[in-house]
Amino acid sequence: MSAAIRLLSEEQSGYVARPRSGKESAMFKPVSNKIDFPGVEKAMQAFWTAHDTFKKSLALRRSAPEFVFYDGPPFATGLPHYGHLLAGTIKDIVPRYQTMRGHYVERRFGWDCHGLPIEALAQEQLGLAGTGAIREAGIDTFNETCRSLVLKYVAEWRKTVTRMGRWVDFDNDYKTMDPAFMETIWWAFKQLWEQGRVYKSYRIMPYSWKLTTPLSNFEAGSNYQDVQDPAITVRLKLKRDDAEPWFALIWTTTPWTLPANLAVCAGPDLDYVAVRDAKEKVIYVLAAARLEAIYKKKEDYEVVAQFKGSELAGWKYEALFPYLKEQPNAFQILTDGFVSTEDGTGLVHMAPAYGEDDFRVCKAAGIPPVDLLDENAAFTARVPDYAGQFCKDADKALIRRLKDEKKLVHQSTIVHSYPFCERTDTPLIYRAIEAWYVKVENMHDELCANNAGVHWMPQAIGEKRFGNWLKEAKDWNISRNRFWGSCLPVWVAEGDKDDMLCVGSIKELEELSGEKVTDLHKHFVDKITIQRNGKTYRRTPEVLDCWFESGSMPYAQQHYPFANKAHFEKHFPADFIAEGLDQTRGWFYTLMVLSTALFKKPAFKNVVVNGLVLAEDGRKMSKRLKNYPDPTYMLDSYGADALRLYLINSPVVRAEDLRFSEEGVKQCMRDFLIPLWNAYSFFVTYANVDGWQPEGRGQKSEVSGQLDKWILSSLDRLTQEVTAAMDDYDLQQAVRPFVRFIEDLTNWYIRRSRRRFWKSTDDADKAQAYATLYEVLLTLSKIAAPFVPFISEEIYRNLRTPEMPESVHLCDFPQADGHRRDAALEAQMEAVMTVVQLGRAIRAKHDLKVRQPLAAVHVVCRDAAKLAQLKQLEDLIVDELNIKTVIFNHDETELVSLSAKPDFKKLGPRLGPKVKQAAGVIAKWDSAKLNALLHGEKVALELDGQSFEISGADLAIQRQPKAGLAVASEGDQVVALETELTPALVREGLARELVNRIQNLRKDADLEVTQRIRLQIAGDDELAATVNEYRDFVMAETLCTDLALAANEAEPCDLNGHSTRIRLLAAPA
RNA sequence: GGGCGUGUAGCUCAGCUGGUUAGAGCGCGUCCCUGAUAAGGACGAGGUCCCUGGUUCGAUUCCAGGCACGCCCA
Repeated sequence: MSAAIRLLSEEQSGYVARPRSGKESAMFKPVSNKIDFPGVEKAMQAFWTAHDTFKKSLALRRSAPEFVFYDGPPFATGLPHYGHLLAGTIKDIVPRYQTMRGHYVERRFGWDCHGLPIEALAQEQLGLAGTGAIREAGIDTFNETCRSLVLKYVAEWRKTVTRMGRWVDFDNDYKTMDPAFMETIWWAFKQLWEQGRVYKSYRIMPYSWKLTTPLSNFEAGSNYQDVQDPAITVRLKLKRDDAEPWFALIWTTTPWTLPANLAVCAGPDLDYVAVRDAKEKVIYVLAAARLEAIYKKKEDYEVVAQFKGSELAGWKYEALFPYLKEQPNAFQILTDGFVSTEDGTGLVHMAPAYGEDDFRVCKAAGIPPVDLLDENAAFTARVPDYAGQFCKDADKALIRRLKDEKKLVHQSTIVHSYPFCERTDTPLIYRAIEAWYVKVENMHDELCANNAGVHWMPQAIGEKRFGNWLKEAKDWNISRNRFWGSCLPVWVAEGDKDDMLCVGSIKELEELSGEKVTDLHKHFVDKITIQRNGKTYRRTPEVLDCWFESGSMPYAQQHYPFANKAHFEKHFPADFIAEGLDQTRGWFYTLMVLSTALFKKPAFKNVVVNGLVLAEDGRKMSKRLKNYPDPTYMLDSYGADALRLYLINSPVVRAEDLRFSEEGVKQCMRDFLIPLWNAYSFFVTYANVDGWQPEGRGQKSEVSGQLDKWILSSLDRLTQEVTAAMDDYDLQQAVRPFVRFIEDLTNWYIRRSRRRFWKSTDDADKAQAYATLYEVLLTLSKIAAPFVPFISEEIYRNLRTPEMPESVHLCDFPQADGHRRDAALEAQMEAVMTVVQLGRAIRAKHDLKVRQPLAAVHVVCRDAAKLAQLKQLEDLIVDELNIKTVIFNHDETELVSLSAKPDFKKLGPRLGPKVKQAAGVIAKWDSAKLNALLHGEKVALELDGQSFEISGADLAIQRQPKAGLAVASEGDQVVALETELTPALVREGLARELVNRIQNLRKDADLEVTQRIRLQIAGDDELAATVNEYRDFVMAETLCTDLALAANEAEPCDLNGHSTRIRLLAAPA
């Protein structure tokens, strides 16, 4: 067991470079290639806490240009799930990146404290079923319970958010229930009030007559019951001049709403008919699709006319009841798309006070709602015949009366599911409730103009989804008939509903009321009345939609304009926000509406929209179904870096759905974290062995080796790609290039350089390899820091020299100036990689393992320049393919046969429809002809009497390796191997096999890389001869000080068919 | 019902302004390599690019209509 290699022991958390046993010059903390990511992360977290690194990163940029970030406040009513972790990761990566790019990025955490989620929790805790129960228990008790519950999950959130590596200020957070925050809400409201944007209207809401209170839709949904209701068809006399009377047929399951009928609605595109009723001898109008439901037999009616619904518009009818005869615009047929023919008659009875569609359609036609019920849902004196009677109880009497007046056409009952009050089990009534609105419909142009200046990621959300929404934005209902929230700061005069006072600050309320104001919640401010000009003003009872508060956070978190005026103006709008797709109509919208109304500006310049995180089965994550792994488990098993990477490297950062999979997280570790760690561990291990130390800053020696230049060029490309993607807020594109780079680094640069690190006798070359890899890893840790803050910190902390910042997060992001980019070198290296890949493929096909040296490889390419480039890097090919010589040639004719087809992109436009015919001709051309073409000859192609001149550039050349040869090709590169084995080559192969076996034995014995060994080897004559011939080589490769050909008792092993015993003994150092 | 998005290998996803052999990783099979070992490489099998029409010499890509799923709204 290598004693030096233990990563996470307590005594090492101080990061003192400890010399390894006997190696006083060791510079870096020893690193194992075994790694426990969660363990490293916890150590880093402890380091950040101990050294206040987050605060330092802020202090460092204190006077730098600001990058403004707003945090969208979550409800602290449950534990964070993957959606929160995702949003949190995005909200961490961008500010970290911008900080490293030299900006000061303030990050305050925000909490959404008000609203139904909290109220629901409080109701549960207090055992209160509805608003009535809340009132009975006392709003003060209820609200104080809400207040205490808000903070219940704060600690848990803080723990998880911190564990994910997110740096955000929890101490200087903002809460929507802070008095300062709430006072700004009043200011904002009053701004809108003074702009004339606030108005009162009606909204159809579920109403519990037993509790005498409206409920939220949410509450109404919790108690559906199957009930039997009357279902009646009624005829309305149309005002026409025909000899026969015409009637419109309407259908309803709530007869008690008929006295409030003010209109009838038809579907404009539906087909309607007028039929003569055989029994009644009158004309009925109804939807054609409903004929069969109304009439059982064909002979019961006769169609006399047909209409489109749109033709019915404006037809007048006689009011069914006398109570509302004088209503303006009433008693006519309107049209609207909501009408269906699933039930009823296709003509919908409209009582605008009792139905959402009714209200909307009538409003558009200038018909105001008339509510005939009192607060107990009994008829008022406006309906003298039924005054005082509970509306539903009046159904029977109403039906009888309609029957008597010959207005009832059909009567039955229906069983349907109907919402009930969860507290009292009484049926709810949908009715018009007064509500407060903000006028948005006259702001469309401004909203769209402001949105046009916002950079959305992905773009389509801003243009389409959000843009369309803004174009058709409806007035915003901002009042809620609830308790725990910011209050509408409006006081209404008793007895004069139109005399209202809007209060815009605490001071204003104190002056108006003469009372000290300490808290702006309902249970405080409702007790405050205002006496003025002999009138008493009381606060309107509603609270504000909590979206009003989150939308106001840019100024409310600063208590603007009561404080921080200059600060706010400097921090508005935000440079960056991020939230989920579901916020399109939520936070994004309210931010935009309020900032447009108040400041004529958008509230944010850049926004990243993330999609939903679904369970692996494609369904929503469900605690009940347990169809996803617990976040804590994921963090404990794989760590935050892996989880962050997985979430970011997916389309979910572009508003698409992500099916969360544990395998995916593992994959991210394999593709990125493990190879990165291995590269780092490789470097540290050998640097310590060699006692290599980084030189001081600014003493970088000029790099001359091609391989070194190449990896540095690749590193520059990585920097450029990441920077470009991050500046575009495309996080997925920013992460993707890492995988390619890591692949290049580990599978090419390090593999090809390995011997330079541990066997090279050329000290300059070795030093250059160390310097290069050191710089690559150090720079890479900085580029990766925003994305994987833990592992990059661990790597950086070990590699840094004392004069460098103590944390990678205090560093500048690497410059993307590309001064070391060398595109030609990158292409050159790619060509070499292709040659090597082809060579390996040939070896595999001919069953020639790479350890078996071969005499020669032919590298053929007709492009002389490319061939010369390949020749420059001959050493790499020799080494990688284990070949004695490389023969470069530009004549491929002996190795491959050529065939061709048109380069459609070139010939398509020229030949048009004839390109297919040309393809047929070209396919028949042989190698000789194509060869001539490639040498610049031109051929005239006759097609339907037309002649086209074809050159080599117009063709796509395909190469077929000739049969019987060890040849492979890709593009214009052709590679051939000489596969004949000479006895000398076979012996060399055997020697390498022997070395390999010994290395494995070293490894099995857990020897340190520098441990010297002694060897006893026994085998046949051939093996003995090989050992003697390659003695020096074998000893050097395996750090052997004494190699004896001697019988021994080791387990025999097979080396290329030679049974061999190898005994390995540790030698003194 | 409306708006928007998504639909490509068993799975997760790339695929730029249209170009004829549609890619990667995982998984699967065969083989190889290994002092990078929670690895690595090569090769192979696996696709009606959701469907139907249209535009075009040519459509996974553009257009229209439909289907499925998701989000928001009604």
